Amino acid sequence: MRILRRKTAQRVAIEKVFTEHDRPLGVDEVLACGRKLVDSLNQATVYRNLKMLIDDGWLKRLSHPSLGTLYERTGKGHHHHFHCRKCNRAFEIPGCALNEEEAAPKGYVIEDHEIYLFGICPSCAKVTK
Amino acid sequence: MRILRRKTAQRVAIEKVFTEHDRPLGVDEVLACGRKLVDSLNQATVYRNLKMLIDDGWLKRLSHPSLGTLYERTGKGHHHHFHCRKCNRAFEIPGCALNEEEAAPKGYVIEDHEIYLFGICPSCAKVTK
DNA sequence: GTGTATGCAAAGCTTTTGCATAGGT
DNA sequence: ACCTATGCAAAAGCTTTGCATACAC
Repeated sequence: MRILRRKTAQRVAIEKVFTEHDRPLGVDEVLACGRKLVDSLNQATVYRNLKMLIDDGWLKRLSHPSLGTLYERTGKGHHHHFHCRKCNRAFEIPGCALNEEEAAPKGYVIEDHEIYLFGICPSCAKVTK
Repeated sequence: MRILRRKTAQRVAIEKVFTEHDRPLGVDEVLACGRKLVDSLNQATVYRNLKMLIDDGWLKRLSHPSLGTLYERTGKGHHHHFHCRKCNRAFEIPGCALNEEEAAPKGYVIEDHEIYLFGICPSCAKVTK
């Protein structure tokens, strides 16, 4: 059932944007950066490609509580997200400090989880000090 | 700087919807249930009141990764959310199994966090078995 | 050559806003 | 009476979709 994907300049550009910026990105960022590589790049094409890449398992969509819909590369192992309230960016945080067995009362079957941390990132924390 | 709030039938209805349903609700649910109490209730009024209630600290907005924007009562203590993939509802899970000190590498200042659990809720789990 | 992907524009949603009026105080 | 809150409708995001054309294979 694998769908044939044609290797278009647009998708190559979109993939490159993700591999270059190693953090979750919004549609607007993907579009803006992608246009530097393929200047005809259209918003609808970005949306369509993001969906294809999700279907292919290359990207993952996430709903950030304050940045809205973001997309990030898959295959990076279990990790979570940190949102800096100063610079307003999302960071990936490796590892997981959640005790999944204790996370919900008996009866709930936990299959998966997402954690969003909020605060100040290292570079903003330096500036503040 | 406290803004004077008038006690309108619409807001009373919206508050009642939240106190009766003890779980996070979406705008559509608030509108539908609210109309049973005040049938002239308008969508714009719901949005405006949700915002007021958030400003007053009575409600909290949350971005659920798969249910979209939800609103819930504040003042219930620290808790997180469970999304049932069977019945597609959000539940509040009391307590917290996150070790906040180990949640991010050094340098990150964690002020706050949100956890979303995904799986099957107790009542759906029973049916499945 | 065949059929998928693109660009453009229009349409769907969700959420916000302008404005005249209703209604709380 | 004053002035906030409401209802209605229009507008402003964000995302999807239809259609003719471009282009990957």
